[in-house]
Amino acid sequence: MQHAPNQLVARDRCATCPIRERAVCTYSSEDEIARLEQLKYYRTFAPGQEIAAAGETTNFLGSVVEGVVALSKTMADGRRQMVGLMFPSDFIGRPMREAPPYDAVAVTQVRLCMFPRQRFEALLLQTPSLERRLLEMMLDELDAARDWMLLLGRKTAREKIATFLLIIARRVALGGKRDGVDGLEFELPITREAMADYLGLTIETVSRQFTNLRKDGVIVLRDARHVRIPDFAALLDAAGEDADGGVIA
Amino acid sequence: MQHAPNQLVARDRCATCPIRERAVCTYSSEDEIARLEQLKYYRTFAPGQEIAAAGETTNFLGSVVEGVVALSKTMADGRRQMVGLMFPSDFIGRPMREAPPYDAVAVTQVRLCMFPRQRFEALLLQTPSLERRLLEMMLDELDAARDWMLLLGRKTAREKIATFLLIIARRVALGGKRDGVDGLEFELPITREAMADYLGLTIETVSRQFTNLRKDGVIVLRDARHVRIPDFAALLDAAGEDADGGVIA
DNA sequence: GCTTAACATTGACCCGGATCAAGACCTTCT
DNA sequence: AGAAGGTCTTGATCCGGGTCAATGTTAAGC
Repeated sequence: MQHAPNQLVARDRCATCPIRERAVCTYSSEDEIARLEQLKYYRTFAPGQEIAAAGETTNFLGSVVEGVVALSKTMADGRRQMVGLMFPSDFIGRPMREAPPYDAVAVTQVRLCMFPRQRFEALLLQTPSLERRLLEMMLDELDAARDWMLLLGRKTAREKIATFLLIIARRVALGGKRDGVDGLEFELPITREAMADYLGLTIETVSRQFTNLRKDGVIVLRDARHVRIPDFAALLDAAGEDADGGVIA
Repeated sequence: MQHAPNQLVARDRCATCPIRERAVCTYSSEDEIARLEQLKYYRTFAPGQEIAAAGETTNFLGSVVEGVVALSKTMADGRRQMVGLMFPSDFIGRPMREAPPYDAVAVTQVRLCMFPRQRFEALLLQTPSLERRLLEMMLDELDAARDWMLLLGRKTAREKIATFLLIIARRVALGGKRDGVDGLEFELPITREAMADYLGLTIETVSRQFTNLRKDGVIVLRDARHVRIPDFAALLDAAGEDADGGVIA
């Protein structure tokens, strides 16, 4: 880190915040932002570091500014299922409840814009613009969770991998790092193990399906973490999506 | 039906509404209720009847008053996954979006308290108490969806069935129909096929696991639709839950 | 350079749940 | 009563993905 934790630098001001237009504060007015600015603080987490633990009182809520956070549930015998993958602007934490029902772990280097839980919840009650945006975001997450239920319950391993790649591809495209005309290339933010946890598979099956998709020409692997999509339609097809998905193409 | 659709009867008044204390209107004041009362209308649906279709503009939102509604997604080739099972007081519809991303179908005879979508959304913007309750309900649904992701991704067929029975048992217990000390008995609100869609299984596997649980004494079947739980702890165990779940026991 | 450890791939084999097929049970209709 | 159709159960077989095990790859540390 290049500066003391509480020292303000340019990127710490909400006005220049990279997620100002998409995070929970999107609809907040100038003076609402001012109030949030008093409350907020930043913290960074190293890859693998725990951000919050299931069932344990958590005294903050906040937004992902940089990096990727995994939410997951673990059964008594160790079986684990990831239930959310949070990217910049996503909101972390369970308002109106002391403890989250899942673990939150930093997958990459993560930077969080955090608020003390109780004070944020109090502010929420007085600030309809915050509440509205939060409702909107939770509705989107609920939709995403339901898409994921379809994937977990009904898709084949191959379709699961393809769908995952689609989601990452779209995230990347939104992030503006769009490549040349002839294909989208991006880095996978998570390990094979994390993918397996996310997709309800084992590491081995994940690996095998990567190999299959590569052999079939749906993806090109520069190395294990760098994927290129030469033909987006082929990926859509492999994912078992009705070819609605012009989101990028 | 015993009365004309728009004729007010006792059960149509919000004050005596069976879900007044749990639905989206829970936090609404007397005059907010009055406004809702002007907007609302009731409709009943027969088992199997479609309430809303994925991707099609839907001009209402509302609460389940009686009966059970299934939300599900279907892939192009017919594979189907249920993504929600809605009971009385649950909220149906996707605020802030024209069309829902899933189908909604009446599973039993259903009675809905409905609001015209646009007028409800307008009211929502002016009524923090509605918005707060809706946020709370969506957060709960998100938690439930994530529990379901764990089930779909990691549980065995036997655990899936046991978990489903647990959920129904808890719903029933909340509904107050608690039985004698030596066991809880209830009626399954949905067919084997709907269970299969919910649990990411086939009908045959559902049927076989019912048989297994019966042979193991975890459940007693009066007939295919009536289940008795002689030993709640055994069911908890079969569901693979950490024995937290004192919710009933 | 070598060692170590995390991450990833590949192969051999197995098993849980899907598929295919038959039949039982229960309403409702004629 | 008999027929018809929906629902559920059971059996035989198959296969996708899990499990177990070995090997390859990469980067960090000494």
